[in-house]
Amino acid sequence: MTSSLTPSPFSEHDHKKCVREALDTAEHICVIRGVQLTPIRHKVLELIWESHKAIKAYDLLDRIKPLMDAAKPATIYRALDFLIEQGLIHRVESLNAFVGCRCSAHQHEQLLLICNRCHDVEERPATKVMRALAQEIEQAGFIVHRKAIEIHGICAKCEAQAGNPN
Amino acid sequence: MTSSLTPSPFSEHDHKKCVREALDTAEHICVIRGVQLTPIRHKVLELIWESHKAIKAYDLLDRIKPLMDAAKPATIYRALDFLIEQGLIHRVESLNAFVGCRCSAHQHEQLLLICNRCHDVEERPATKVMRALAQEIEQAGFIVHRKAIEIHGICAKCEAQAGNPN
DNA sequence: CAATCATATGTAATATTATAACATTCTCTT
DNA sequence: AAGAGAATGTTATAATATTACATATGATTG
Ligand SMILES: [Zn+2]
Ligand SMILES: [Zn+2]
Ligand SMILES: [Zn+2]
Ligand SMILES: [Zn+2]
Repeated sequence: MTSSLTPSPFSEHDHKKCVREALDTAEHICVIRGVQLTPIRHKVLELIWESHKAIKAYDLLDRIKPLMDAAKPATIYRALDFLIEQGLIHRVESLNAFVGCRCSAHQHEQLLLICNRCHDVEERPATKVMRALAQEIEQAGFIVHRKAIEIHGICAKCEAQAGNPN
Repeated sequence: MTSSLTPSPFSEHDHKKCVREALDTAEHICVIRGVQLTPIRHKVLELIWESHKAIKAYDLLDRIKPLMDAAKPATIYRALDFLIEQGLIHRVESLNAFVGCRCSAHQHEQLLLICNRCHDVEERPATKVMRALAQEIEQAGFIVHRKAIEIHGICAKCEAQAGNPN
């Protein structure tokens, strides 16, 4: 019954490649834009990319403290502000947490699928949804600044495991 | 008074009617469901409905304290939990704030248009968006528990005022 | 070079948002 | 009247986020 479903991209993959690509892209983007991906900002981005889960600001702080004794909340929040501004990460509003952006390069709108079991966050372009949304918003005479589309539930991988636990 | 042309549904309307209807509906729903819309919960709902803006928990607390000296954060958060559970209000994730639900009766999915200028929150059924979204999510093999679709920007009313200031 | 400016970071304090834990009271049923 | 479950009172604390001011750093320029 579920054989035709698109599998979650995170089920089995070379995550080191994710990280490498994300950091390479980030470095490239920052050079192009003439903004500084400083060591702190780079490290925070790297920590965020350790997984596809959304990570909380104070968890980042805990992770960075051993490396940077001076780190304080402001250290983290400033880095996060920068990374968000540059579109390198997303803030997950419904979790007060942060996740790497997989498509910083192409700047499209994002829909986030957030798994309540494994906590991975999958970002999807969802062009049809975005089109319908644009139409709806247009109809309302509303001018968009920012969209947050966050869907909570159970991802395909976790559902498969639940139905077929190894 | 109420004479200029403004398209937003909240621009000119009998807000007392909004409140009356919301409270009536809430009372009715709670009776039907056999749950208790206690005085505290009722008051919190009433305060939330004072406007179409999203209101913060601690602002509610400030507003309710003169009436209930014993009120503490837990007082408010418990009432909010109840109201959300019953679908009588929405939590606006991107604001950490709460807004009355205009359609508690029919339980459909909601899209929130949040004006950054006047701070009113407009709830729209957006059935086309929801249909496209359901399709997208189905394709991803994802099982939905909860959706948060929050669009920030400038509402039609504020845009009209900006283009045509008195 | 010195002066200036913009950017980034250090540091301390505090503000804001939310929950935990346990006691007490209320309401309904028996 | 007793007991159970729901709701509230009360205190404390956790978790999230911002402000303000000081310092450093590098680029620009008079
Ligand atoms: Zn990966
Ligand atoms: Zn999962
Ligand atoms: Zn109204
Ligand atoms: Zn507005």
